[in-house]
Amino acid sequence: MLSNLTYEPEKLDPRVKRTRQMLEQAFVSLLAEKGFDAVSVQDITARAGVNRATFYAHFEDKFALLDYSISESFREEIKKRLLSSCHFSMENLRQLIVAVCEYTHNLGSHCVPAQRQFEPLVENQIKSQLYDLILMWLKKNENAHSPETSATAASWAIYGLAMQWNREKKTQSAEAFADDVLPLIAANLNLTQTA
Amino acid sequence: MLSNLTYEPEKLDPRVKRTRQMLEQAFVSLLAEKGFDAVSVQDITARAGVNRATFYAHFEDKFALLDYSISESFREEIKKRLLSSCHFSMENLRQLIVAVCEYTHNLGSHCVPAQRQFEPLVENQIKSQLYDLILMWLKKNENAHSPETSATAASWAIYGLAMQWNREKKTQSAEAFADDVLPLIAANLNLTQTA
DNA sequence: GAACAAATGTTGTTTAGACAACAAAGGAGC
DNA sequence: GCTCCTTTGTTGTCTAAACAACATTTGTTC
Repeated sequence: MLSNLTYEPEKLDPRVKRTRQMLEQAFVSLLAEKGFDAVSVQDITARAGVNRATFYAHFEDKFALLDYSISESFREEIKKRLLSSCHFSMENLRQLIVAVCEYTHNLGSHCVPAQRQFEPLVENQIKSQLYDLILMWLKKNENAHSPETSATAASWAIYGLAMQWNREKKTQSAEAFADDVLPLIAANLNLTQTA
Repeated sequence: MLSNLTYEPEKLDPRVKRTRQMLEQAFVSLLAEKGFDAVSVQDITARAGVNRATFYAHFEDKFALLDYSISESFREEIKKRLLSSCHFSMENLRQLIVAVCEYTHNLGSHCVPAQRQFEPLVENQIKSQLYDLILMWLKKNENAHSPETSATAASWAIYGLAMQWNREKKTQSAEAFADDVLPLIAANLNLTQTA
């Protein structure tokens, strides 16, 4: 699994950050109003107050922006829950599982109507971010034999479990579910808690 | 009275508009938190997410930004009330009077604590904008002998009346007050209603 | 008053965004 | 089919903003 996401601070030109944020905001609001097919690049740039040429400097097309938006919104979901994502702890792992459950749950209900077609995108983004984060944790401990293998397994497992929880949703809360499966995931990682 | 304000659409570089807006927003929020003397240019630029050098490209110092903020907030107050400010009507004149009353009233109550020292700034900005707007109205009608003279008189009169209303505030609403003094101001202008 | 820190202005260089203009690719209606 | 119109990408030029570096001022502490 390729990692196109970095978890460093990524301090980049404020203008770039601003432009992407404005494009993303404009996009999601238009998405809610008209649906993906009906929004044009011109709509987006007009609402964002950004030149159309600038759009293409950042994104290939509106699909790329959709991908970026998914990525950012899930990243936000994680940031909300993990106090400090930069190191491993059982609580962080637990919250990570909850984050995936809640995020996918909210997607299904209120966020995007007719988003069935985008589920593969969402799945890839989530697993990719899980992989990056977990790999970073593993690399800070030296007791893992093959961090990449463990990270892949864990990211797939977490996503799969979250999907299962979504299907049989009413039985328990995301937190309770996370408590149940936490030992299973933790065993894969073979990590000693440092904090 | 010099006119440093134009009432044309003023379509200028979106980046400039954005930057000034961000600086203004950052400034007013800091103003509410700390008060004018306690906020530094660095504070403002930091919160706005703008480089400090960029600040000086737009404003002489924080006093100039204060002046600009006053100007913009009053401009906003006008825009809220006048349906189309570009031509004269009795209703527009009435709403203009109301705007001055309400704006100065709100300044006194909730907006800026310890703003007594800035009242001359506010007065100048308001009169200047009134002058510009009224002068534009007068110039579109040809029946005014000396538009500049009339505009000066009217702008001073309106501001003075608004001050009086503020002092004896409880007696009547701004709207009722505007109705009372409207004929007085209108007489100065000598305008025939076109709309 | 010396010493230090923080805020202020200013400058030169680099980068991102605005803008206009263009060719080209759909789409709708006739 | 054809026309008309909108959207899409792309390009080159110009302007605004970012950034670092600097000297200067202000203010505080000892």
